Amino acid sequence: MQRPSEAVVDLWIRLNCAQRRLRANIEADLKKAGLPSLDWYSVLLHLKRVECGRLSPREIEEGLLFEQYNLSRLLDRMEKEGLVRRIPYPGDKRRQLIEITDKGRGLQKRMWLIYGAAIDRFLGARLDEGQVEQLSTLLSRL
Amino acid sequence: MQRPSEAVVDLWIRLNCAQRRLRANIEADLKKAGLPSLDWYSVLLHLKRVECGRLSPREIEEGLLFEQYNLSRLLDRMEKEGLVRRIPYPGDKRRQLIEITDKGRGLQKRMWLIYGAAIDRFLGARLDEGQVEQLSTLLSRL
DNA sequence: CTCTTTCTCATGCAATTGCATCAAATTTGA
DNA sequence: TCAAATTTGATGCAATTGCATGAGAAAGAG
Repeated sequence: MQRPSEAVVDLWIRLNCAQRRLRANIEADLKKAGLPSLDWYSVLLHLKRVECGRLSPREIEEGLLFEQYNLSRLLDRMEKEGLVRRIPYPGDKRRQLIEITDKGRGLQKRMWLIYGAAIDRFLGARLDEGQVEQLSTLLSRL
Repeated sequence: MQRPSEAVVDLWIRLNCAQRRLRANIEADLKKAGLPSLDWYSVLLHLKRVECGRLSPREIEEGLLFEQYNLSRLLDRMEKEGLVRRIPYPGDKRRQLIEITDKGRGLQKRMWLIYGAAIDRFLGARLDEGQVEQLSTLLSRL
């Protein structure tokens, strides 16, 4: 097998750690504010970002790296809360489109207040502009 | 609230994405080889790295960012497989020590073959030495 | 001392995830 | 054209996780 160098292993540990820590921070803040989890936010934002506010489940899966069965059930819960709506896909009865509702847009905005602050506290406050750029570029190679 | 810049948000997305992708890759490889998950590996490695092969659950939790209740049950499963052993903590009957067994050490070694290869494929092969160093340094600020 | 608080770990129960598989619709290919 | 293969999404069931809480032991306060 290919043996990764000590430095590479160390990098993986740091990458893992940084991501988990930040994620845990964000989740804790959201929960404290009585808001749903980051997964819900990701879906809402992903939908909001496209002009028509609609995407197929498959597109969401791929964009967010979710499993098909998990997304299917997450959408069940979100639909039950009135945050998204399932609509038939014209011309293909297997497929569907997920559309964000006004209530979904509102929740996204409220969550962003907490979420954005957490990101800024963890990343923005610890890195200067150049470092953010540099880190971002390096990560984009992965 | 503190509004994070576009660049900072972008960085967070990349960080998240990179970590999730690599993790998913590793997990898939391990599963394909019929081996347990990364969490099991992390515990085994953490124990193996200390000279005596023993740590308290609390130390493992903090080192690996696990929840107390999750670790407690993960250790149940690992103990049932004979990979670790719970031993009483001298002088404090609340506490305990988790000790890695020979079988645990063996599994760690076998998992490393798969795990190490995946890390190298994803990180080592895509970054040169300087980039690994640079990325590692930047992440250590988080 | 002894009562309260804190610390360490476990556990019942509900929610979520993973796995395998299904059903329906479409596409492919002979 | 029609059976086989593929694509899309849903779901039953088992495993895992999250949450709240418990039990037992030690530490602290008076």
